[in-house]
Amino acid sequence: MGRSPCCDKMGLKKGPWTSEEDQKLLAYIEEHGHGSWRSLPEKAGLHRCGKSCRLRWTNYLRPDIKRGKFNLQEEQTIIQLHALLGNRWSAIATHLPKRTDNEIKNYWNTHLKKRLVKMGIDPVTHKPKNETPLTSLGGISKNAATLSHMAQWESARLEAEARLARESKLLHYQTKVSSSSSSPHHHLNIISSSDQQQQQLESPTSTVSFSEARTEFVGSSSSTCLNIIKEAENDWISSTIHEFEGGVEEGLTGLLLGGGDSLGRSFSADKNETAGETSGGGGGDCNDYYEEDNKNYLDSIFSFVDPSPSDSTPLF
DNA sequence: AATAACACCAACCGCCTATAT
DNA sequence: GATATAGGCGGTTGGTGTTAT
Repeated sequence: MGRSPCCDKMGLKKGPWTSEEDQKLLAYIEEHGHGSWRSLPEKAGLHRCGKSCRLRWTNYLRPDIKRGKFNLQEEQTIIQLHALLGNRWSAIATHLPKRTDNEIKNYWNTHLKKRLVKMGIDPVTHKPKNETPLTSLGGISKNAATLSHMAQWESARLEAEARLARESKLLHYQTKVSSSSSSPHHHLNIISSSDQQQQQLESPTSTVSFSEARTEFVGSSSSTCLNIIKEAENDWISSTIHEFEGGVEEGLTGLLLGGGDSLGRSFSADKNETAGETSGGGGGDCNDYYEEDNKNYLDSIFSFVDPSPSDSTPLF
């Protein structure tokens, strides 16, 4: 089955957009809104398919898009969210205002992924690779394996804690709903309008899916419940990131900023916007450096999964 | 100066989900 | 309930600019 491509009509233009096309699209949307993307091209006088117009708008022409280099904060957030969410770019984009999922995806693939690989970190699992030159040097391989193991336990624990937090939060929202049940529309309006507005501001695309919580609401499901879940979900991610950032400041940040060469350059360049573009392999085959990287990376992950200083068996 | 190799990123493609009919 | 359609998402590609040889 499947769908036929939306651009299968003959004569529709493909490839890079000209400034004239951009102007047409911008002018039309500014005046009429995009409405149905399917019918937009014809109305706007464009020989493009609707899909292409939508992409051009969401990834390039929207006025609230921030372009250019990612700053340190954004890079950290991407790495942290990727560790949490995987390749769910639209969900990640939700937490990076003014950045598009496409841009984040590209940045991850061209910059961040490579950095992690260089550090001996698997960019998919965010765990140290087993037999990298780094660990096989004999320096920290044993430690890394132990740490990796502990990280798995810690992340499992984190997940459980997060679930509890979410559940209690959902309960809280549920109470809110029932307490305002005399005027359900009022509550619905508050949540849906503000939430939608925020989503529109933050990202044109979807939010994180939250299957566990969602299934709990199946049966009593309503748009109110879904909005509540979305809100709780976003809160949870935001607070998780916040905790991560607290712990990461000395770990990952220290690593990225202080570590020297390829990593540090990019970040300091971002801060000062003076240095040239990073040049990939720039000079750093220093094994000590990578070992230190790896340790710091793990450090940061542990800081994330176990941010509270009080509750702790020391990890090292 | 020529050109090969690499890096970057805009745009496309195919699949999935939600919604309408 | 089945089918068609639109919108959205993530993976991938291809053009272009930059750097290295």
